[in-house]
Amino acid sequence: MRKSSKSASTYQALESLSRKNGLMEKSIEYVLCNSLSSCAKIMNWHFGVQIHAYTIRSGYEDNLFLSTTLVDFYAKCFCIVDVRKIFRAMKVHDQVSWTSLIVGFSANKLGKEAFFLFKEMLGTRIMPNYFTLTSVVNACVGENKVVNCCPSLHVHVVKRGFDTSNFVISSLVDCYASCGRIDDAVLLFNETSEKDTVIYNTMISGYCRNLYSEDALKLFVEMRGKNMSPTDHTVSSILSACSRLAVLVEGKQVHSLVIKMGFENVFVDSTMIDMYSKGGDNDEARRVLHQTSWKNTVLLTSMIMGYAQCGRGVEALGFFDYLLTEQKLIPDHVCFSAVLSACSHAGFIWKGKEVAKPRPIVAALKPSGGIAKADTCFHCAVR
DNA sequence: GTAGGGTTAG
Repeated sequence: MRKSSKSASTYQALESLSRKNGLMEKSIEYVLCNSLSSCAKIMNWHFGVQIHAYTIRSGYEDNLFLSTTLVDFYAKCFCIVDVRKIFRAMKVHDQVSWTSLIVGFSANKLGKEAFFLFKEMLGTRIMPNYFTLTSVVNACVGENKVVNCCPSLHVHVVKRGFDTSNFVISSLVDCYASCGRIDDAVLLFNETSEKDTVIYNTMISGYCRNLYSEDALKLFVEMRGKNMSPTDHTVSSILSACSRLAVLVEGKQVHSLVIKMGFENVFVDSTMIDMYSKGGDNDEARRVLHQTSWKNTVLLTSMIMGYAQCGRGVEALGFFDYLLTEQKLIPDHVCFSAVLSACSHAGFIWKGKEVAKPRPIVAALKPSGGIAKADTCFHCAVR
């Protein structure tokens, strides 16, 4: 545990608060639990570890509520080693602590491990509830290397009677679709009687993910026919489908809907720019980019791709320069691919060679949203 | 009065 003056003062403040107010033992537990939970939400590791230290010193180490909150806290701060340590040191577990552990591993992108922890849980006397099942199914989204994880979890969902919970079902639809089992996802979606907006969104995104763009559009029409209001999730997926199909007319209709509904979201703007770029309307894509307050690598890569595909290499490279020098973003592999494609289409061989030349990363550059790893990323300045 | 769960971008 690292020490800092700020953390030490937190610890002293806790002791002083406890003494001054003469807090009852039960009240201290509540205070510690709530404080830890707040630290987890804002990912304040420094305050959280001091509360942890105070918990140990005050003899609350074996408190189930506090230990569970600690599991959640360390998971949200991406300290997975501590998550494991806290959980294994607990003398008693319950459904909530097991679920928190599974959620923690899932949030740390350890879906496969979360699945095996669920299997371990089944070997205990504590049975999963629908929170647990939603969490483990959600952890397995995209984990197609875990053989038959979706059907295996589906069996548990049905066996325990949670197949009426939309939370569980939407996760399962997403899990099937993300593992490439689109037919199973559709089957489950069709079997669900009370479909809400999230389940529709999940199925639409599942179709998009598996490149069934027309089916995504059809489902969107069905959703609208049922007077269900689309959300920012819906329009992001639909714009992505329009982009893949290069259907500008339909895309513009969705754009009107976005304005009418007042969506202000980076995903919506990103898919909108991509839709106009792939549809060949670079000027409209530029207008959307100009209006949006988000300027990240994904948005700018779409602009670069759009100009690249119609052979406007100068504009494409101009956006790459803007990304590097003005926005100080880190280009990732998709961005480099777009820039090289622009160089290729425009015949800028020497510039392409310059872009491909690796140079050490500049410390001041902002990360591109966790896509590129800093130690493997290179940048070059195209002037 | 304290802990855990679903859908979106290049």
